[in-house]
Amino acid sequence: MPELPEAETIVRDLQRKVTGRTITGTKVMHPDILGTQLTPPRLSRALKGKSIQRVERRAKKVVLRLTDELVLVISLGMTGRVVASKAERARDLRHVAVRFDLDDGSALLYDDARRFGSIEVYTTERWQQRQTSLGVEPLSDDFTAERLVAMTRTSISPIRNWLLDQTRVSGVGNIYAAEALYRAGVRPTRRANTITRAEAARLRDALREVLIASIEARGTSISDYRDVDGVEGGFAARLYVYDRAGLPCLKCTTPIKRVVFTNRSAFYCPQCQK
DNA sequence: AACGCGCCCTGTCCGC
DNA sequence: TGCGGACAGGGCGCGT
Repeated sequence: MPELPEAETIVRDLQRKVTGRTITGTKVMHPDILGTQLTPPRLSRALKGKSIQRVERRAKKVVLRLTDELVLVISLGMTGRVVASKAERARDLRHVAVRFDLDDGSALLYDDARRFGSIEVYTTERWQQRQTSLGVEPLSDDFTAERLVAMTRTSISPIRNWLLDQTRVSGVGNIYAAEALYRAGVRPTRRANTITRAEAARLRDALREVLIASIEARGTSISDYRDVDGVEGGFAARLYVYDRAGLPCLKCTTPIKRVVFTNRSAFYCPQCQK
């Protein structure tokens, strides 16, 4: 579920709420969301007494920088939520997998119905190493049209699949791939290496615009996504194509198409996207 | 090497 | 009301 804007929304809230807090305890209800090698006692031992120095985002991941060069990385999978225990809506959480107790008496809850998410602990060095397999951040200055063109030349994959591959551009998922391709006027089925320079320039701009607009709206809540206070994001109302199969295109009224490939739905306007 | 598939797991919705 | 199937913001490991 959560893509870059949802992770970014969670991170910004956590920066305010938990920066400077110390982890006093960890309770694991569903050990299967821990990374391989990591067991509940190991997690507990690693985190106890560590303070949260900074909260960052990398791709779709929530990254907590702790004292002693430790990095706590939360991948949200499809249904992962990070919710403050104080949030009134915390009562709605029916699938809490891990609870992090903090020194102010509050707690952070990781809730995940499908348990596709994961929680991992790295040293700063190992996290640095791990990040090398994640592609360029689409909101960074490094993400230029030139670079996008160069990266797509060697790929015969449909551009939608290409965008979902986190090793080239990171943070884009199925919703924002669909929305950016709509805004850029490019069909999701187009082979990456057939994207023209002009299309790549539009796609680069569209990706940044849609990601920024969604961050401003605090993310997209189709069904599961909630912020740290348990509140839905507002961007679902601003989607042009995602989850709008059969509904009229908001620019030309042509019915939006849904096609399935690589086991995932893609949505597009057959009139506006070529 | 790059690509697509199957699978991980639970919940919801829709047709019968 | 129950039941089966399709589907869901992700990503890993595998075979080709």
